[in-house]
Amino acid sequence: MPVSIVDVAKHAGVSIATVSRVVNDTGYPVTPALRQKVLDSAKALNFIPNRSAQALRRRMRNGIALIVRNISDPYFSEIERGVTETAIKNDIIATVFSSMQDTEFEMKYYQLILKQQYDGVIIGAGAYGRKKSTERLQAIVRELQQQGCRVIALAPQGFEVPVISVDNVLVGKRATEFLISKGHRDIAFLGGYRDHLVDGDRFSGYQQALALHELVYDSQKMYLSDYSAKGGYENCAKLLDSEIPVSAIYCSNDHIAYGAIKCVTERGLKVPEDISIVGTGGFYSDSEYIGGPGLTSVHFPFYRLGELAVSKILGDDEIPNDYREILETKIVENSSVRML
Amino acid sequence: MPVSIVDVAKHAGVSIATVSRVVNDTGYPVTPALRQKVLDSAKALNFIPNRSAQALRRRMRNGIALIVRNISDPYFSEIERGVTETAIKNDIIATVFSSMQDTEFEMKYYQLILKQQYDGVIIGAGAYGRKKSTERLQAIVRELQQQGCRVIALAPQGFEVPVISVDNVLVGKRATEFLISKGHRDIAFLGGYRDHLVDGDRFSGYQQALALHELVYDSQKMYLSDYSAKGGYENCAKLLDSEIPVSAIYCSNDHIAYGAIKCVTERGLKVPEDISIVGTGGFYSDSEYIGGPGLTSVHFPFYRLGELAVSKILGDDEIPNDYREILETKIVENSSVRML
DNA sequence: TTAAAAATAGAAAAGGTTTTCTACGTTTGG
DNA sequence: CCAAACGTAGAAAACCTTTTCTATTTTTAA
Repeated sequence: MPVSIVDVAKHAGVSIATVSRVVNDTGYPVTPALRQKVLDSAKALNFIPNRSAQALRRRMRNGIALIVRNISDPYFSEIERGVTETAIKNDIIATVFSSMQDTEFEMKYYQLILKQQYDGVIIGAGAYGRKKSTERLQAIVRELQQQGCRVIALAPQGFEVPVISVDNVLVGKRATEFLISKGHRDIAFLGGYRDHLVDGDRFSGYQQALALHELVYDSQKMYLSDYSAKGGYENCAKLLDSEIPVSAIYCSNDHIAYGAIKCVTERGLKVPEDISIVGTGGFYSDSEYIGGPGLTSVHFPFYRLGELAVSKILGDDEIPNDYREILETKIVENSSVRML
Repeated sequence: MPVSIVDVAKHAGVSIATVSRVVNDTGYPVTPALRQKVLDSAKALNFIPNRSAQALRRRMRNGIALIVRNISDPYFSEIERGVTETAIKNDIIATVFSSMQDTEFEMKYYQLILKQQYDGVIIGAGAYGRKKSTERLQAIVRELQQQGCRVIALAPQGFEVPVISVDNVLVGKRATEFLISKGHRDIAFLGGYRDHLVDGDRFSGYQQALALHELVYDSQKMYLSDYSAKGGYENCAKLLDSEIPVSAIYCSNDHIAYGAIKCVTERGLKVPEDISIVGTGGFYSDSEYIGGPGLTSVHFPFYRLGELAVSKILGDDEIPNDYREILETKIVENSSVRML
């Protein structure tokens, strides 16, 4: 049913080689007259070159795959924007896979991706990243690489793979030091998954900052959950219930921070008057227009991460497995922190 | 470089036809012994069938494309989840295109999509939907359909195209009637784009509800913006500044509602004690854990919309252009509305 | 004006599958 | 024991392009 290049060739009374040359304007030039005839025929027949045949002959691969933990999480959707928009600019298509934290789903994705023969695969921060899944992921990554597919992780994965990321230790450290600089000494930490590498890094940074300023780390001021506002809310409740004195909370993720704000507020306390809160990520661009005080947070260059990953994949140079590119983050002050 | 079916055939000492039959287990069966030999060879050589060649021979198309206005908007990310997950379940790949409200970008997408030869294209609510872009979109849709590509819109588009959606008039009507049933008589409307069809529908529903209960519609209680929390915030400010008495606000989108809550709260008023607010959409599953009161909102079956669209595209029956499937919405009560 | 060089277009191969068709060998029924 | 039916595997065609190679025509230079 679909019209092929031979239909066009017949219609225009030329060879298929000529048609190909005209529609791609490639190879040596075609006489203007013929050229026009071909163009007319193509238009008349509404010819669209068959993608698969093109891909086969040109030895093309299938673009870029991005794997994230949860497509609905603004944390990842900014990355996704960076990836898809940059891909499109290069006339390449990016496909997004969202694992929904479901390992079975994720494995199914990887099997599919292996079969799809992508130019590159971008492992969004946290797609895996938990220690126990590391070996499985590593095996898959090696297979992809063997296949000629470029892999880039947006967070350290616990094995050698090219990484474009931020320095999460520094993130935790700076956020905590920011609070310290505002006079806070009793600073709690509300984090995410226990075995999540990046979260561990932020926590290390938090501890380093405390140590650097001769504050003692108190494990009772540390609670972990699942990066959700609900988790932040509940852990903050536990923290406040414990009645351990706290004047500030560093949250390793903005969702957690929002949950904490809600919890604090509900108890009749105010942010930042009674408790200061710093988040991590800086998504919710509308932050200051959403209930509660605008959140002070360590902003990540999500879009840029995605953009860079694509450029790297599409670039000419090989990407060694020890490739590291670390982007800057910055604390954007809003109204959830006060000077003590 | 990549290992092909002929390599496997040679390695196993059989014909390529046999290899193909084994790896796909299709056609008549192959002797167990041979079969095993082929399987072993394929494994040993790490054979992965070339996607493009398969696609060419099998006359496959390239899966499903979903076009949304903004990938980072939770409104669309739930749809995206429904689409991509359902697609994967059917061993098909869905690709998401986010126009970022940029018409030029959007046109580039459509050109690309036209070339990609998808099985189906899903037009996410509002990808276009503005009146003035309608004809351009219509032309593209017709071209896609001619190409054998199935098109489904998740919102009315102003021309004949299969639609799976909700009844937006009913949405606006029910939300307003809900407020009326709580004793409110002075109800404002904060909406989105002026020329956005679905928003117009919700507004009609709002007006219908007023009329039905013999309340007069006052155009000074109606403000439009761009579906953002910021827009909601600013319009709510205008509304309150106007000092027109209002006890409740219906917002045609949850972002707007959050902005409105923020604005009300900042002025020392309380939601719902002083002003009740109803939103539309029901995204932000974490709503009740984010600052401000949990939002009462008309929940849309976003996931289901995406899921259904994919099923329909992958189904056997033809989809006539007057196909309509309208899903139910429901008001989920939270704590942003009080009984007057 | 003719030989050589350059420009242009067609023929055909190649890319890697799937699948039909054909051939061969084995079984079954008379 | 032979013919027919069946089961299995290989050969080859088909899917649609792109691109190399070849042939032809046109231009250039002598």
